[in-house]
Amino acid sequence: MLIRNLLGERMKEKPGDASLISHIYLLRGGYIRQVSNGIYSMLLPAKRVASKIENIIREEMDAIGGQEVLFPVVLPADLLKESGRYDSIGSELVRFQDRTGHDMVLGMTHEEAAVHLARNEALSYTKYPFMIYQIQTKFRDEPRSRGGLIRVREFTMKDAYSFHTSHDELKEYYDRVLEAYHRIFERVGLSQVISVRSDSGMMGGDVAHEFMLLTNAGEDTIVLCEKCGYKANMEVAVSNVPCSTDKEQPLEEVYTPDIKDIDSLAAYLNIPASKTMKATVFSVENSSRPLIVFIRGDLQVNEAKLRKVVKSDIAPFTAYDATDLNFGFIGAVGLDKNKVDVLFDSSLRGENNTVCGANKVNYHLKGVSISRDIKDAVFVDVAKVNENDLCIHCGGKLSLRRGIEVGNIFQLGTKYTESMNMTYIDKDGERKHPVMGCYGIGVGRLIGCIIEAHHDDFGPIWPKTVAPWQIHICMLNGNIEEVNKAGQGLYDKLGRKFEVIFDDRNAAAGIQFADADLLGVPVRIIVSKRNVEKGEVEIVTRDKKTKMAVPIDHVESRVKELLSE
RNA sequence: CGGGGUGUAGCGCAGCUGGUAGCGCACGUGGUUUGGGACCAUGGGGCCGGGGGUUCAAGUCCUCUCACCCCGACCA
Repeated sequence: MLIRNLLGERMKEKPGDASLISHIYLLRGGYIRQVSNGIYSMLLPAKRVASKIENIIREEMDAIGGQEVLFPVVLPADLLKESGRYDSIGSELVRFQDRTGHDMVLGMTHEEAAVHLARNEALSYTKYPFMIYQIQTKFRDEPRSRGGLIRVREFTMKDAYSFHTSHDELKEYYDRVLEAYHRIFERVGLSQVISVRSDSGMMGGDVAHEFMLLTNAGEDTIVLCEKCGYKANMEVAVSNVPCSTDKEQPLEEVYTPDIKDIDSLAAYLNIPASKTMKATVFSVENSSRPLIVFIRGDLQVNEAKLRKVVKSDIAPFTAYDATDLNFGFIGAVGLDKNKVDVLFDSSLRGENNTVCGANKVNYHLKGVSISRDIKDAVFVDVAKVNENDLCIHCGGKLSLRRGIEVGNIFQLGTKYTESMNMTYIDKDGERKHPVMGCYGIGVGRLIGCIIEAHHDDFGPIWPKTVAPWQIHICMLNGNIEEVNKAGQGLYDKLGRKFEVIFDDRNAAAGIQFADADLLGVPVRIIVSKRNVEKGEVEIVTRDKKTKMAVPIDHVESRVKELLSE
């Protein structure tokens, strides 16, 4: 490839609407151009990186017995109605009608298509287990896309679906996929990706892992225990909060004028926030009664966990006029259970001598003991984990880190095979529902993540396995005949064995080098007057760790060495 | 969906209390240069996001709208 013909102008200045480093370099390097919010065109360099990533994924999927298939982008709504997701998924699912008025959707994930295909092809246990996968465009109308390729609406994803005749077999295969995923991330240069337990969200199912790249550019919060290795997404993370050892005290109503939040309450009574009880009020979908969650004053409610507990959607309560609750003074003692639902976070279990609202404006209750004063308390774990909380497995201190999700795997069970009535005839002649797993990796997001993990002040430093080209030839002084001959000669020769991009423009060295840095190709060969005069060229690596003068005749073998290191 | 911000040349920006739209980079041409974004000369490029209004006159003021970015809600 000649740079002079390469479409995608490299830019000196940072584009105004990019803030993530990967986004900036993808734009400045001429990799991508935005078409709409969360929708991008890819130019050749990005397309080449994407293809390399896809090929690595393909090899690893094939190595664990995957069969590559291709599902359609457009699916009939009927298919999603079978599984129930046509109604359960929100507005991120693009719905439309075709010419004849049939409801259609754009595929955002392909469980239904996979079951639709497999249920007519895998009628006997003898076909099992099997895994089918595709590398395909997905569309999700994200409420908030951002960060270049990190979070988009249209993207390429590898999604895989495995089918099994038992849960044990699924678990075994799930572990194989987990290992294959770690190999994939290692091969694309992201060996630091970790797998964490995660919420199965809209996918349903029990066990799920996310693969996270830890980086400040991340949008998820990960809880880690340095001591025992416990790691989980914030959405499901648990921690130990030690209960206080206070003795029981008599109940006492105290006057707390205009004290409506925990901080001022703690300050007013001169007690730590952990010795108070916070009332957090939610409205629950399909329920007319407010849900009050009591939690220790220094903790926060994790809405994702709460959502799981109540098994429906929840939102902070805002219909203040529709209730006679005394906001700011809501307490656990004496609430009318016919008007509200009440839950207690497990942080309050066994708590003595704490303070909560008195359900009366300007009054709180002191000396509350949960076991004594509150009958039939229902305890659930809905607290957000905080930095330095204690690990529930080993007692070590937990830390919080930001991460980007680059892949995920789920043990789905029979959610889809039952709802979509997929069966096979087992050995014993019985008709049974297969057990299913599904496994995803975002290709475009990986491109962004690789840059987040591998760059310097000048541009991306692509790992050799995914670099858009292997060799970048900069020809300075190309107007001099001998130099031009040497440059062209190398390009022709190396081009037979390697992927080479050649800068034969009559551009200043600074321009050529800056462009080369932005393209991030691992091995750079500089052909110039002062080298060629000595019968040499200079070879440098993009990471700037290697720099050497090499006789022109030896270039090929040196390059080969560098690329195989 | 809430909060904040920005829309002027391909990119980055300036344009004040209204008076014929500018700068840098990039691009074309000619020349001088040539190891980290060179220099001289010259040229092309604009529905000032869009509609409506105020005014003799609107990039500028008012109003509605659209798009994009960031934060939050949400989210394989």
